[in-house]
Amino acid sequence: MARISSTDRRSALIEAALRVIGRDGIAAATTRAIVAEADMSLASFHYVFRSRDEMMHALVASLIEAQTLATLESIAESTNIHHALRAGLQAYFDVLTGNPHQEQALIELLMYSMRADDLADLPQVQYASYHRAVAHLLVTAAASARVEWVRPVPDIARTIVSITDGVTLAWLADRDTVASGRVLDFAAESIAVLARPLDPERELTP
Amino acid sequence: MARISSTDRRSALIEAALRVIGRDGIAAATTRAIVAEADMSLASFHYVFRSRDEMMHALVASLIEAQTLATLESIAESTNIHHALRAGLQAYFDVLTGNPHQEQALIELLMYSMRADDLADLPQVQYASYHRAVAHLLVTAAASARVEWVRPVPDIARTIVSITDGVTLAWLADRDTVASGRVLDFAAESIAVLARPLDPERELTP
DNA sequence: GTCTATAAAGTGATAGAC
DNA sequence: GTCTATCACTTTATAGAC
Repeated sequence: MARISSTDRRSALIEAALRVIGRDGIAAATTRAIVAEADMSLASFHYVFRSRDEMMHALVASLIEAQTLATLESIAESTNIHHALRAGLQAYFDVLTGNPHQEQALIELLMYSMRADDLADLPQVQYASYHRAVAHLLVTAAASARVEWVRPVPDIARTIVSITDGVTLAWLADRDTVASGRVLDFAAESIAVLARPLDPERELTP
Repeated sequence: MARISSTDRRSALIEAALRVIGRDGIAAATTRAIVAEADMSLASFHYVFRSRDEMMHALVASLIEAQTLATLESIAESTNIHHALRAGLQAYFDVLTGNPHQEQALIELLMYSMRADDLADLPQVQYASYHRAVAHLLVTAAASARVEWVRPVPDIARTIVSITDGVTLAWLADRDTVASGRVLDFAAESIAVLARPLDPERELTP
């Protein structure tokens, strides 16, 4: 086998592990399954990772860093805050329905992190990152639509993250896309109510 | 050891398994860990369960049956629909914060069921049960408060389940009780807007 | 650096004594 | 029925040849 740099091997193994977890679940992500997915020998695994736990730690850490929530970016484009919210939620939902295994893997890894002693603080970091990213999108969207939020932005951001998480769990369970869409409809409407126009006269000319 | 009936052993092992999963996670719920928790021998396990998978199946099935969502019962008592909703959500949240391990175990078992071939239909059954239970509570609460819902009750029920699930995941991650409470505040307010008084004059005398 | 081979521990499941 | 002892297998991790 060709010589591969240690860092390349690390990322190749992490990506392989994520694929295995997405396909077969975290319980099936044994070192053997991961090296088979990455087409490496078992010894190569332990050449770059001291243990399976160390690899899982690196996997969770890399996911947090990669989480840019780019799927919600479309929220910032519209001049109508309700439409912007609905479009942003739909963009996330499309990613979920298009790649359910990945979202399932993220939830399994989240639950795994909560159990692992040396990863116990990562869920908190992860959610702080989610909340911050959504809060930033809310501020951007409000500026585009020329509105202001009548509730603290962090509270609205947490609400949005909670709704997307809840919709995700329910959809993964019953795959009812239509019903999930109606929940997102209601969420967008309810949150749009929290936006007050900056130019009062605009309110009268919809 | 005294002779224990087969059915007693079954329930004792299922309860022990739930405790182990709550305490140490589903990955730690080996047959040995479970029989140790139940203070039985390994052979006793296989005397009442053909396999570990069969026990997990029985565990998930018993949880679905036991899920009466009794925690939300307080929703039905108030004559003010907003207060009733907020109290019901708080009742669920109190159960979560008082026993986080159990909710964590339920989510892990949900994700486990999604992966297991012969359990793949259980998540759908489980969520149908959740939605039906909450829908029933919504009807009861509306009758008590003398209001009617201006949206289909199943849609509102699914929204409530999604919100509680999302709040659960976020709270398990960062344990921010105050912020989670504000999400529940907003949820109760938003859903209360969907209730229209049956006696119009009552609206004018709050 | 990368491999094969194997060690050491843990797993689900079973046989057979009582 | 219940137990101890053990099988057959899988897992993580490592040793040592190349």
